[in-house]
Order: sequence, then structure tokens, then C-alpha cells
Amino acid sequence: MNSSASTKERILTAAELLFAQRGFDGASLRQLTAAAGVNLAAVNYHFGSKDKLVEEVFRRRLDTLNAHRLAALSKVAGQPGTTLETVLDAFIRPALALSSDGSGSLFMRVLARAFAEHDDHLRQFLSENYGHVMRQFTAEFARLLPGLSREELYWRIDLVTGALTHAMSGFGMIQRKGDVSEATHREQTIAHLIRFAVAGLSHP
Amino acid sequence: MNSSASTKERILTAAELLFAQRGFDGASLRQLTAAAGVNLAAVNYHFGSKDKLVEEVFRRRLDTLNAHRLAALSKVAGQPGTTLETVLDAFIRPALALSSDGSGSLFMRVLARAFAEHDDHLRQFLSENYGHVMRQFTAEFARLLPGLSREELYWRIDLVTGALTHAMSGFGMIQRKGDVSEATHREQTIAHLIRFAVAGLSHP
DNA sequence: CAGGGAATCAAACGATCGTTTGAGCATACG
DNA sequence: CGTATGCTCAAACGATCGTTTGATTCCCTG
Repeated sequence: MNSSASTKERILTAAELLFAQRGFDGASLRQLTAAAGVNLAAVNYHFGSKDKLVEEVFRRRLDTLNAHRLAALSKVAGQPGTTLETVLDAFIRPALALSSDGSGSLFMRVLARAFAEHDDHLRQFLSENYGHVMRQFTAEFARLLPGLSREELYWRIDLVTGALTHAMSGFGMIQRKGDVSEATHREQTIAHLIRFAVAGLSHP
Repeated sequence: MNSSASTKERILTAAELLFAQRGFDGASLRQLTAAAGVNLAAVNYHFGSKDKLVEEVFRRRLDTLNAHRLAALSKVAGQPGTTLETVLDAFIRPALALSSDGSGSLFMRVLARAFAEHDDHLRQFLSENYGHVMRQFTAEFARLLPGLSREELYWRIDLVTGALTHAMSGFGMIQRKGDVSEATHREQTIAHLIRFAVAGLSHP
């Protein structure tokens, strides 16, 4: 573990890794603090409790990830030339950039876990703090797909979200062919996901 | 809890509910046996260990679910009039029938959990025992989509699987409009999922 | 009716969990 | 220099975990 970073940062990085590997319950504070090279009591000292640590793991990544998403969305939302592709790009690209980062490459896996676990407390935390992001994207999808009923739109967004979350949680796991660069691979993946999402959202 | 069923059956039913609600680690054998109305030691007596119980929870549902899927697939696979829709129907309909059963309505949620948790032991168990099912469906998809490369096909199947797993894990949660019957609602959902999957698999 | 294997039971096992404690250390400020 | 303040540390807390034990009850069969 990086011994130059601060204790809080080392704990967050080790927690992200272990939460991705073993889940929130499965990763103990003793494994976690040992991997981070800090004392066991450091978690409760710096974060208050294990639950607060979990929230902070999400906050560290989602604050900037969703800020990037909204920044990209604001550049295209409501504009005349905007298409489904450009809106989906605003949603997908920041997530895959984070996954390619090396630093945050495991976070999408953690997010997929929280997505599958129907834990009420965690869902409420995510909804309260980041629900407005999905709401803004949904509004733009509704504008670009005027033929769909509200119910039909929610259905399709739910399905697309499930597919993207699942796919992005595995990004970085699959070995890419040696003759393409990381950037090229990412662009191809983004194109894949966008085409799939467009087909799922806009089929007749 | 149903006190007329056998102890093993009562344990499996209570385990399915609690695994869906709290996860495999989160549900303790004490909560589980209390909910089932059986003694704490009954789990280790009848199943050997908690891990074996988890496997049995999957086996009880997946044996019949996948048998139904393969039976439906064998009726259409390779036939001249077969389309993507009929193959997807063979895959989706048995799962939603199980979800509508009342008895097994929570199992798809458990399956979605196992899907998100990248637990090696559980994945190996599922792959060894039920991997041939997805292999047969994949072969039929490949036959119906000759224009796609193997890599492209795997990509799309992975995305569709993620979407369907996510959607079916929430089936039964959403309140349906009061004027449609359970059967009608299920048919509409199947139609929804099939159309989405067809669009995701076959877009140009 | 008697005997015996299957099933259930309360109780306890050692291990591990998240959390708390209080002493010890460092660094900065008067 | 003395002393606050922020942080780290080993150790222990009570609770809960999965599992095991040995006695007891149940039920079928001869």
C-alpha cells in the first residue's frame, strides 16, 4: 500500500479494493486496515464507523464522476443538434474514464454491488445525494424520445442502466488485444455501449 | 413460516427470503432458523454447512428453471421458422413464471446478487452445474445472428444478460395497475423484455 | 410392545466482528 | 521550554458468527 498518502486516503483506497472483492459485509476492518498499513482504530477515528466509511468510499468517486457527467450533459442538453448518442456519451464516458484511471478502476464494481444489494440505507444515501443526476438525464431522454410514455421510458432506462452497470463493473477485467492502446480500447467500448443503449432506448 | 412443510424445505424457503433481503453473509443462521421455526443446529445437520445450504438454494430453483429453458429451446432451436423472439421467449418465460409463482418470487433477486458478487466459489459452482444452458442459447444466437463476430456476439449477450438479470430481480416489486391480471402483466413484461433484448442483440 | 435410527433440542465452543479505551507519540505554538 | 492538539498504537470490550456436542424426543419396524 502507498505509504506516502495520508491515512484517510490509504484507508479509502484499501476499502475500495476490498469492498469490490469481498463486499461490504465480507471485508472486515482488520483485513482493511492491515492492507492499508494503518492501525485498526484509525477507521473509527477518521470516519466514525464502518458505515460512514462506506459512504465516504462512494462520495470520493461519485462527487467528481457525477460532476463530470452533468458538465458534459449541460453542454448538449436542449441544444438543437443533440442526439441520444451525445447524451449517452455524457453519461458513459466519465465512468469509463474512471475505470481506466487505475486509481479508481475498481469503483464501478463496488457500485454494481450496491446496485444489486437492495440495501435500504445505502439506496437512500445514493438517492438523496446523487438522484438528481439520473433525473436530469431522464428528462433529456424524455425530450429526445417524445413517442414513449413515461412508463415505457422508465422501463427502458432501467434496463439500459442494468446493462451498463453490469458491463462497466467488468471493464478492465477483460484482456484487450495487445495491438490496441488503452485509449483505443476505451473508445471502442464507449462506442459499443452507446450503440447498445441507443438500440435499447429507441427501438419502435 | 409454513409449519406443514419438512424441515429442509422450511429452511430453504426462509434462506431464499433472507438471502434476497440481506445477502449471503448478511443473513445469519440464527435469523434464518428462527424465521423457519427450526432449531439452529438443523442447518448443519441437514446441509452440512452454510455454504452447502447456499448451493442447495440455487439447486432447488435452477434445476427446474434451466430444465424448462432447455425444453423450450429444444422445441425451436434449429427449426426453419425460429426467430430471435422465440429463442428469447424460451429463456425469459420460465424465469418470469418462477418469479410470479409466489413460492419462488424472490429467487431471481438472489440470483442477481450472485451475479453481482464476483465470488469465485459461487461462480464456479454455477458455471459447472449450469454453464451448458447459456452455452446452448449462445450457440442458437450465433446461428440466428450470422453477421456478428464471436467477440461482438459475446459483448451483446453479456449486456442483455445484465439487463435481464437486473430487470427480473425487480419483477414483482413494482405495483401493477389494478385492472390487469397477473397473467396479463407477465405477458406484457415478457413482451417488453423480448423487444428490448432483440433490439440490443440485432441492431446493425 | 420393545428397540433403534433419525431428527430435534439447549447449550456451549472458539473465532471473528465493529467499536472503545487510555496511554504514548508527534508536531506546532505561546 | 512547556504544553496543548492531533494522531497512532496495543489491548480489550461485548456481541455475534458458524459449528459441534451430547442428551432427548420422535417414529417406524420387527
